[in-house]
Amino acid sequence: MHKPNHPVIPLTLTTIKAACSQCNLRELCLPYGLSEQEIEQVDSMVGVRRRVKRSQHLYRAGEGFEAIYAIRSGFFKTDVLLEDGRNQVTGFQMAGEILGMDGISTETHTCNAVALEDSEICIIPFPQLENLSREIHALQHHFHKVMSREIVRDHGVMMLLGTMRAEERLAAFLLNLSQRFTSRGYSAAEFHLRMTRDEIGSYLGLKLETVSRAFSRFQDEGLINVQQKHIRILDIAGIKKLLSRQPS
Amino acid sequence: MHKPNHPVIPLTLTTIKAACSQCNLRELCLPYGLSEQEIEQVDSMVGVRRRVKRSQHLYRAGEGFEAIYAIRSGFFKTDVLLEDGRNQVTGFQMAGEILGMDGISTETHTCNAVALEDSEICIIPFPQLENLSREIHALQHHFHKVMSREIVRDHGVMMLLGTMRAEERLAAFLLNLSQRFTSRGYSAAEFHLRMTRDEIGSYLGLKLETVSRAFSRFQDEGLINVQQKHIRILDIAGIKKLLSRQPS
DNA sequence: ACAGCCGTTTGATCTGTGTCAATGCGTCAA
DNA sequence: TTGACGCATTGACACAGATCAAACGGCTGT
Repeated sequence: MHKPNHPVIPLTLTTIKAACSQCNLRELCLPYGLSEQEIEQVDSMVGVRRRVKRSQHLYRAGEGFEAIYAIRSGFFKTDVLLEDGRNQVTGFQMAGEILGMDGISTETHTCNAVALEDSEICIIPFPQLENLSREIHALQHHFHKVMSREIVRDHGVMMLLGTMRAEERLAAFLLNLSQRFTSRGYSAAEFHLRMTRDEIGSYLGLKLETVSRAFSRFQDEGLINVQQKHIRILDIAGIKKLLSRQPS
Repeated sequence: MHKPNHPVIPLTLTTIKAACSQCNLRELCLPYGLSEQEIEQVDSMVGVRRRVKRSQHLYRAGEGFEAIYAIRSGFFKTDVLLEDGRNQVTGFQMAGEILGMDGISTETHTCNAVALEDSEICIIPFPQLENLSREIHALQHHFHKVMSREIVRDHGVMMLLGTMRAEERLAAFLLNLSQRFTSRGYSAAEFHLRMTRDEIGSYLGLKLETVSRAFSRFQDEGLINVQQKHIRILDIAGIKKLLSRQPS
């Protein structure tokens, strides 16, 4: 394994040269909509890739902010911790999504990013991103869109946590995952959950037992098939119906 | 009242020339940290101010996105609506804060912004903001910080909605308001709520009756004094203690 | 292949918050 | 002043989801 000597990166992690121009995620990721030539400029900004093994932290709350990260492959969660030990999973991120934007405002990360499976990320040093987006309008604009999308996503989670009942939350969660897997070319109906029931519960504002019971009920009703972490969606319309209903 | 003919602005609304250089909020607002000369450039970008009367919309979900807005004076709420009628207040905004960033990602606003009292906002056309932030590094960087701060704030709300009990949520809400009033030079201990119990409840993921009961209990315990919308904080340390406790 | 352990499922009970309903208070208009 | 309306308070009761507890099942590493 090749281990170049880069200041920011622990030596225990493998790093390789990134190349957006050869990345099949580029239409999903930061260089969306750029010309070939512009993408090459981005290539030179995105210094290296880095492997992050399952359960390792990409960054921790309190660490200084230096870069944002694009997920090349794998699966992450982000969470926030309160002094008293309570924690809240704020999101699950997959290939092509951007991590670390929470750190821009105070120059310090405010949440933890943990790999839920062996993953690979591209490091985008933030000062260089700002420099380059002064040159490339499309990059500037797309980065703004990415941040705004994160805000809109957060509003969706607030809606979920603020107004929905347990089964609706889980339905929304499954539909969201399914949709994101679809747009990455994976099956919409069958996937493997990378997170535990406890992590799903934290994200959805529920206890793990409630998540488990809701899964069981969905299975009893023929909506899905659950085998531990393996999910097969049998009746996507039925799940959508759960969401549009008006119980509370 | 002066009524210039501006395409975007309803004629019923008064508009006046904005001037960041003469605005005492500029250290709180978008032009934070800019030189006098740079602020003048921002002045020329911020076309006009606009008055928004109580209960009027600044923008609605579904409307095209053209500009972000800085609150010059007044008080707003933002909320999201689901098809089935449920709605979630996603935030309350006061002077110096920025509205409208939800619209960047899809070029369409995804939430509603409503004035909770007669307010005045500065219109910042987004294409011009992007142009100018390519010239003024400090503006570019500060705008990124503002967006990031919004993401971090949203994470805080998720934590609140996901892990806290009713009284903790209300305590966090009061402390947050108090702190924001303080940094605007108002009293930390005494203020007027611009929103109804129902709106507070929507924001906190509670029913209005629960909000009302929590207020009453706080009053019984000598933490605050509530007179309808008028709040006086008597024991800020006691309120903070509610938050650090570990009940759930 | 095996043991050990972590994560999951399921059941029984408890409780915080929602729901429904009635009353009260303040403001505004006539 | 009076009435009316919108918002807030308070009480009684119901219920969704939390909590506590026990048993199960399938990875993971040796």
